[in-house]
Amino acid sequence: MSDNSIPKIVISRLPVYLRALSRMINKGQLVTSSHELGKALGISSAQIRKDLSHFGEFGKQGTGYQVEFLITQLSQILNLDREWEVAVIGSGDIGHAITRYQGFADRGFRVSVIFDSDPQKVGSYINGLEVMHASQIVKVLRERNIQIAMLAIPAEYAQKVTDTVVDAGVRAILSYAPISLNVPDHVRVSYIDPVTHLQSMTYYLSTEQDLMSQPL
Amino acid sequence: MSDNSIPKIVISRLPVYLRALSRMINKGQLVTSSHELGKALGISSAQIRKDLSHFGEFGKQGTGYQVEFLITQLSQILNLDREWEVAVIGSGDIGHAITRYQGFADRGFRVSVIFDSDPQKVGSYINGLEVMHASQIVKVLRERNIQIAMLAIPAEYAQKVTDTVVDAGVRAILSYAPISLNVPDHVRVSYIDPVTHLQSMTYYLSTEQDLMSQPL
DNA sequence: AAGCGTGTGTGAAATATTTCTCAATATGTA
DNA sequence: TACATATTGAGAAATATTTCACACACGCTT
Repeated sequence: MSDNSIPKIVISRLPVYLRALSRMINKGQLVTSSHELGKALGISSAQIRKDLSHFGEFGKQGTGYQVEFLITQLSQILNLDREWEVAVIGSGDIGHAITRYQGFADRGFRVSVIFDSDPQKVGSYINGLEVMHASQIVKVLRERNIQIAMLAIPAEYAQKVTDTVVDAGVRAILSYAPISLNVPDHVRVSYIDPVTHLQSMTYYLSTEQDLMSQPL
Repeated sequence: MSDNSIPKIVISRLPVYLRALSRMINKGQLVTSSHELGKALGISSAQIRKDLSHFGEFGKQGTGYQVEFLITQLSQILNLDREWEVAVIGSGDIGHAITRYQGFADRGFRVSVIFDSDPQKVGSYINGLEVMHASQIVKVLRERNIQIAMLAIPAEYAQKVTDTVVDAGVRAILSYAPISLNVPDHVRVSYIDPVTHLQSMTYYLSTEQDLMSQPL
């Protein structure tokens, strides 16, 4: 059933399914089931089936799913049957780690250009890539038609740099800066801020009060 | 109204509110409103008010919220009115970047110990911290009563190391390894996998087909 | 070829989450 | 003081998301 519009939360789970399926294939596993996949991921089998049903019928009753086939399908759905070029902005510790991270190349993305505004860093090489000056962002991104940028810069500069990369044609931004960004409707933004994760978890830590032990 | 149990999704937004409020204070802003905060974060004012109403009445009708007061309240709710010690496992690029990241210290967390199993790295210093051997994890974490661990290790080792830190008493894990972890009920896990973010966004990129242009 | 165990896809029901509204209250101004 | 404007907190309504439950189908065994 091609639905009018798939819930965003469903889309956000597909990469997680893909990740688990890839592990299965690497272990030589050819077939799986929604139950098994759900157990590995800590979610219900019904949810997995419902999620997949938005895009078609990929399983076989009584049997389950062919792992490789499902990977192919999910990759197509997510437009991962091509390689995406990514720009990294900022060559500090985070930009450095991102640029060298092998996990991108393995899963459809290639960091193909990195920028910094610090003259000390411009011209140096990270993972074989020369750090270019930030003033070149618009020119280079347009030339290479790069649509994805990762921001590894301080919060103070994040909005300004965002405006720049959007101007350069970027339509997806993954920001490591701890600040909410304003972008036009046609641009997607995701955030990675480890501190917000930690701060949510500490809510539950406290002094481990037993929630069941409340009087009455 | 103290509810029986606050939705997890509400808790996950509080750190984001806190982040925005901190920026306001730093700019000297003393008062804000749900409307203004929502605009800065791209969410509705009603949602912010509803979220906060789970914990009490922090605003004043007609006026809004005292920024500093709200920060204090949110910090208490999230148990951030203390400093949390964090252990980093893995001293590769990511572990390195995490350990040096200033953003933790500023927001309630202190990386106070780092481990690696590579003899080449054990004994070296990162940000003034000596890298300890992974075999010391249980001993050191128990001694210091550390309850939060960040995993910056390859996926293959992640489950084993998770079991180790859980054994050592850790109750919150932030994992950078691209794999879903199994933990006992009393342990919280958050994941940071930049690739899943990118893969969700590429769903929307495609060749920018206009969704309105479907025939019929 | 019939019976059994397994597992999908899906409508319906149950929950969860967000948005809508508006009475109540605060501030500023004339 | 009266009035205009702003903004909260919360019940109700609207949406969104998850879970339930089961008909249907596949593969294996006998």
